Amino acid sequence: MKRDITKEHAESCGEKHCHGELVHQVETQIPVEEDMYDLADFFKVFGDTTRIKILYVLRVSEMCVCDIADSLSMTQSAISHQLRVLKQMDLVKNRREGKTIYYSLADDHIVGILDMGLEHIQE
Amino acid sequence: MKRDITKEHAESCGEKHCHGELVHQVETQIPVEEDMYDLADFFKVFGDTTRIKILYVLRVSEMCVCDIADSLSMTQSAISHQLRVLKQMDLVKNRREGKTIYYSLADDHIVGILDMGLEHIQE
DNA sequence: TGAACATATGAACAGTTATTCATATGAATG
DNA sequence: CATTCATATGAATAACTGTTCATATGTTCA
Repeated sequence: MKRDITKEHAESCGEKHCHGELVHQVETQIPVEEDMYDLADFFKVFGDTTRIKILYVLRVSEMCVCDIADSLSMTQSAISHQLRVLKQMDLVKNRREGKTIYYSLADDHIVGILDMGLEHIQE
Repeated sequence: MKRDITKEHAESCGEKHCHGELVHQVETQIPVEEDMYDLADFFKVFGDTTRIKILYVLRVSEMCVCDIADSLSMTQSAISHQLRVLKQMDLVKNRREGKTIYYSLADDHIVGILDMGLEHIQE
């Protein structure tokens, strides 16, 4: 059972140091709830090693599922599941050529995001 | 039980369409395993709504734990746990002032990452 | 020093997620 | 049209993650 949310200002800390105006200011300055939710979902996709690897592999070249699996020494099924996630988020696209389906990055912009992350890490 | 990984080239698809050279090329062009692992960990931190909210809240102003909790109508404990994660990843820093501990963004650069994500979403 | 306050932390629980296994779909080819 | 090949998918399982609750730490002030 959730506590009465509207009372939390008074509960969690006295008015001695809590800055009511500041808290109110926040409400008007942060993105809308839904955007932040979507944003978390967006980053969640990058939060898995397998998906990161797939994206870097696809940076080298367009590639079929089987080649990706080989490159990463992983199961075709595991790769396929993750490609679906990447596709849903519009990070990769695919095209069919006979039996084979080739995947590629949806956008060069994607690699930019990855590399920016790398920069931050390597500081 | 894992299958013999070294055999996977031969197993998963015949040599008819699989591009052995390409797969080899990938091995030399993608970042080292450890970097990709760290990268996933980095993005994982952004992959949670609560942490995203905290970061945006802190963009408005330096703030104590209790104010953050109030702003987001969440438990002090929940916020504290997430602040620890953010701190471990060097996304926030803190300073003590008496009983109160003020948190702030470790780096303006952080907001850049968030906003870039927002852009991608709002396309 | 003891009471009040702000924050941190550990254990437990619930919800989520990635992989595996088995199997289905869908296309080419003899 | 039956077989083979490439990929997709559903269910099950194991591991991980976020919140809660209870409590600990550490600071101030009377």
